[in-house]
Amino acid sequence: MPRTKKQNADIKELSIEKIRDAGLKLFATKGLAATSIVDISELAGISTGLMYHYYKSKEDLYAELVKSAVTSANAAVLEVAEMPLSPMEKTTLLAKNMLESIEKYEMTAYFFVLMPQVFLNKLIPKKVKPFLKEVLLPKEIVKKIIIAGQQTGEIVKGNPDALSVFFFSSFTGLCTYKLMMGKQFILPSVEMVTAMLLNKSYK
Amino acid sequence: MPRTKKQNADIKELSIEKIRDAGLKLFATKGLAATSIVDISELAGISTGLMYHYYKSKEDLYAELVKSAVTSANAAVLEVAEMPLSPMEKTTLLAKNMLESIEKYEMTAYFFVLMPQVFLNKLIPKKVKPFLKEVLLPKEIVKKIIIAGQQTGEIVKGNPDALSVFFFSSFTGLCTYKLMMGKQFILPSVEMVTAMLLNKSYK
Amino acid sequence: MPRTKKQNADIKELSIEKIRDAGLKLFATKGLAATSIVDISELAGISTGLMYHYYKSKEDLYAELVKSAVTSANAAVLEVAEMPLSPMEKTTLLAKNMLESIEKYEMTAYFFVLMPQVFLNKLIPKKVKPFLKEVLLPKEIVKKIIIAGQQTGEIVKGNPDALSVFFFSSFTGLCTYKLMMGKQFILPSVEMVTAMLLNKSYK
Amino acid sequence: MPRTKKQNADIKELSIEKIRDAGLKLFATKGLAATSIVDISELAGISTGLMYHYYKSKEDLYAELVKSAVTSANAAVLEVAEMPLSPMEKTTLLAKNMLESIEKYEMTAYFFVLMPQVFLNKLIPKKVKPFLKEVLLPKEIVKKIIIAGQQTGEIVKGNPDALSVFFFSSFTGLCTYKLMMGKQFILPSVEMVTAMLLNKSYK
DNA sequence: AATGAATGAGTGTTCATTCAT
DNA sequence: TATGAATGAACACTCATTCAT
Repeated sequence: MPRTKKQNADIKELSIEKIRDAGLKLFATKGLAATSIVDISELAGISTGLMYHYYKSKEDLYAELVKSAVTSANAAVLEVAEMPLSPMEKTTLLAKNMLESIEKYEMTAYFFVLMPQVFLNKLIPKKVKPFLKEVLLPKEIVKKIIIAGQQTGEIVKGNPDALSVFFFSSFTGLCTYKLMMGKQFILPSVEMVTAMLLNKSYK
Repeated sequence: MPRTKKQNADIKELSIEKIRDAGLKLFATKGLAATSIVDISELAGISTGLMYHYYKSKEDLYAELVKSAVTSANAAVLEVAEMPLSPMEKTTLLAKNMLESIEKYEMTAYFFVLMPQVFLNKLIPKKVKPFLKEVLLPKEIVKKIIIAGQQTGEIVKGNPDALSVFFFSSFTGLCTYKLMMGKQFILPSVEMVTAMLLNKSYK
Repeated sequence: MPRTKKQNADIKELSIEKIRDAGLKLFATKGLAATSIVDISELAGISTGLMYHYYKSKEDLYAELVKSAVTSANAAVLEVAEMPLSPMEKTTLLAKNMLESIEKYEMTAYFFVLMPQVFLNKLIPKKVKPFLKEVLLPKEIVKKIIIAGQQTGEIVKGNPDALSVFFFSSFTGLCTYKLMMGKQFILPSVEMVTAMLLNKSYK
Repeated sequence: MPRTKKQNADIKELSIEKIRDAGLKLFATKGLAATSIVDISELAGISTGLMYHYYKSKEDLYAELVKSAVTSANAAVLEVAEMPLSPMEKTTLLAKNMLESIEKYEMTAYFFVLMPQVFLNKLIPKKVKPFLKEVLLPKEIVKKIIIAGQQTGEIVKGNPDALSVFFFSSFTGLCTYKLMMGKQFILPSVEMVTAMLLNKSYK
């Protein structure tokens, strides 16, 4: 008896998810070049041939994962930025959300580490290039929050670009160390990561 | 008549330095696997064969660069830690030195980015393994400074492990962004990077 | 639908046999170092990559072929040695079998020439080392037959070790010349090769 | 003070001899391909550059050694063949000389093993080809002695080509085993190696 | 949907040979 | 005469991708 349409769709869905999970883990930790198709298919528990039913190439899978990472990161930042909150509250909420995500979801650290690789790797697959600009979008959004906060006095003085980059880069560094240290890693508190931005003497 | 000993030594020295510089840049940005011997020899301006006069393998070169990175990073941190300064002064000096090094020497960012890779790459060349422990040494040293500072009140309260990791990881993140953004990158000030540790209301 | 298990096994079997045949011919005549993977795959009519599906390395294939050669040579000698025959009859049968095999099967000469190479090559692949001792096993078996024959008077007097080595080495030499001379080669008769051992004046 | 002509000539002579000795040992045991210039120059105790002062290439050295081997082997056989002796005496003397040489001079075994390689290696350096015919010359000379001996009854009946090839190939086999077994090797006696040819019932 | 045998271009590495001195 | 740094072509081996079933 052949499978029903529904069954096939479910199987397909499941296989794709297994491939994406395996790919993300391996790409983030080992990089595009050091991750082989065999690695991915073995971790996903499927054959190499099946990988090519769902993804045209290794770089295709890579591009899709990068796209996801960028898109969801941007959405998360935008969501907070558009809330009717003060700069200080936005900053704190953003930090809280990111730390929670890093703590709860294993994949978050992988996403954070994966993104800079896209830039560092000079031989970026063409499909990934359209996302290059978007990677720096959150930095721009936070920069606006910082400028607003500096005007109200909630946020420390200083070059807003430098502050924004430092704020984001510290999360990247954090995720790098999380992957590096495994269970030994201890996440900083919201206060710790926002201390660089918030003006202690405000009000 | 052959070249004199001195001449040969100089030629050798020069070639090795060219190889090391090229290797560090490429390994840090592209990773071990994505960096080919041809990449290195082209950037160094030598033949592929010459690499193998001085290094037994690609991984051997990688291991030596990692060793250098770890050793010099540790030395720099230890030097400051052993000075007769208060915890606050040590923290500030450390941050100042690191930011200056990142700004002045192109290679510093490469070193910082190279180190975590050693952990992320699961297939670590055996020769690199002895340095794994040492990578986390600076974190331990800074942890002691933090604990001392918390007792004097110079440094903010909170888990010293978390603070120390966050302090270091933020430099890693910074260097990652520096390599990523190139000339667009703006270095934060010493105040910005020490804000996470220093107790503003002290004295 | 994938190929059936049986189909895959058959395809695999065939490829392996083609690789083994090509490898044996080339290793025996040219040696391990002078035989390239391209040589083997071209003679076998397959791609270079396929070799590595079935053998981990060139030396792995070499080791397997040596193992086969040693094992089958030893089995052939042991079989005759254990028959309920007189020393003279054993000697004659052994010579007859070996000459027939050399004449009938092209591969026999290759096997004979391959075996000593294992010793001559100082850089013996580690996998081959376990077979080193076994290569001299036939010599020991024939030595026993010779000693028995000397007691009954069927076999000539003299150092049994020297006689045994000479008997075996003469086959190695013969096979070397067969490969060397090709169609010009004329095989000696059983009488010729046993003359060195059999006592003409017996009975 | 520069060296005198005589001194230079002596130095040259010595270097060439060291190269030839090293080359012969290595080529005979490891084969042309597996022997590297570095191997040879290290064993000879000179630099690789110096090798190229005396020999245009690795194959050149190989060719010269093969030429020497063939020439001296042929001379030795011819010398005996032209003596005023009976076929039986010639056979015995030849065997005696060869066994003595194998026993006394380490290089003899290397020469014997080197010669067939020239044939087996399909990619023979062009310079060696002229000697291919000469390698089989001794076989032809011995064939004539055998035919003469068969007419007088001193030598056993049978195809003279087969007998001659077997006689020579047995020495090749012997030398192969000598190199293989090292100190364990026991040389057969003159009687043993001539038994295959001499007619026991003669006279 | 699914497998894994097969391919061949690309990579790491070796080594004969050259050449400045 | 003598050295060894340097080159680059050739080789062992890997791996993304295809394809018969």
